[in-house]
Amino acid sequence: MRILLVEDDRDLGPRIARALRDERCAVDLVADGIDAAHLGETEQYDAAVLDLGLPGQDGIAVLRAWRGAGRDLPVLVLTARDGWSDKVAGFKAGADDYLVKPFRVEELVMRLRALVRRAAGHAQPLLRAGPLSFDAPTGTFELDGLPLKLTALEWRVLSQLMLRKGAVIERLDLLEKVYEGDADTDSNSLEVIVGRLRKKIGAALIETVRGRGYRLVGA
Amino acid sequence: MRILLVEDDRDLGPRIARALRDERCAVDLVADGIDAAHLGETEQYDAAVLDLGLPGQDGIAVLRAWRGAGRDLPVLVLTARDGWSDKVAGFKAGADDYLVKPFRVEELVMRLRALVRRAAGHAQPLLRAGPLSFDAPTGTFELDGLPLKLTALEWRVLSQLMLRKGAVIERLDLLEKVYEGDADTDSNSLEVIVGRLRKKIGAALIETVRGRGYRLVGA
DNA sequence: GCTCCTTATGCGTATCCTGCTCGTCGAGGA
DNA sequence: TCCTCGACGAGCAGGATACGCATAAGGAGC
Repeated sequence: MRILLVEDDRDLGPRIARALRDERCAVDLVADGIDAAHLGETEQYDAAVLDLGLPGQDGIAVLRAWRGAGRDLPVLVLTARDGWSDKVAGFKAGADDYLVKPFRVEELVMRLRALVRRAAGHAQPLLRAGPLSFDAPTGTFELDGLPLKLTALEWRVLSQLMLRKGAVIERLDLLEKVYEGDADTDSNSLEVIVGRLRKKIGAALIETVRGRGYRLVGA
Repeated sequence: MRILLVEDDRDLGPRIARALRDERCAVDLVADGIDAAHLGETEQYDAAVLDLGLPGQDGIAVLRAWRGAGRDLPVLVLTARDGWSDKVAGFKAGADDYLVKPFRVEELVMRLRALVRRAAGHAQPLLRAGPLSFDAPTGTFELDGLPLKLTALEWRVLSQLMLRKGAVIERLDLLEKVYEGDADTDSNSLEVIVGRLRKKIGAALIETVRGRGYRLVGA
């Protein structure tokens, strides 16, 4: 899961980033509105967390820029002010959710997960694929009912596949979402991770689509 | 827009209903958990607003019942309690958003709008052409209802044709799209691919337009 | 120390292109 | 209308290639 975090507070930004990374997310943290607008338009993210009070460019303007460019990634907006007009402006510009500071980081994570789950077209908090189940709110996998222990990268790959079960996920998409920004295309690390995943959950579950990517077989 | 509103407060319920109707929503207001579970499972709504403190049946149980029945309508949960565990339980049961009483009705309306907007973005129809169907989100083809196995280049060609079904796709356009820029014009590789495709899906489906390109016959 | 991630190598195979011949289409003229 | 000729596309098969997998070794981080 790759998240774009736009937060200029030098204390809060890294704190959120750490919490998200603890939840196995790949996080790109930017403090500037210009960078945020650019990254959001060009890179592939599963969701964005956007602070409204930014230097350089207003958060709302950033959001408008994304939407204007046709980006429909889920956006969770943060604000220090509790102002009503702020919320109105945020939603009008296309925000999906809203959180007022101060907040519990756990709540942010939960809301983010709910957003991503919904954006993937799933309402069910529990996703299944054969013997595999994925609890979206907590982000835990189970295999045949037993907790499945995965490393961070394994988790990112498998959750991507799970969120779009049955769909072909392109190699490049996977690389972009799994690695933070710097995806190295000529490296076989993705194959190695997939290989280890297959060893853990059974080779049949992850299907290779030669020349394109991988697919989690539905069931 | 049709909304299911589950709220037992005799004052708040009608107030929310009125506000939603002012926004041109069709609102069904129920005060009882049993009715709520039943309506949510049988009727078609664009979204639901669900109060957690209900007589008869717990709100969480209602939500679980909907999700258990495969209902994936967006659900916004209301609660009087500000307890953290409440939120966790709500999200775990499959809620999409959460609002703590007291709140401004306008905020409820806006959050609901955001939910519906995002949920609506996923209705993408299946593309069909004769016995062939293409599911764009998952990127998979089916022939007579059976999954069709294609190589990377075959897939690119066929999806190009499918996305502009009925139109003539020029050779050069196809070459550009299939070979991403470095297309070799004096080579018959495209013909070879088309030939293999015809062998897989039936020769009649892809029509040759001499001197220009190919056309996927519509149906 | 351990776990985890990356890189490097070799190998088997699906996939793709080349180069060829043959069939077919269509324009132009009688 | 019919015929002829040139150009375009189809089909085939061989070999080259790139793709993905397994495995092991090297390092980084906790």
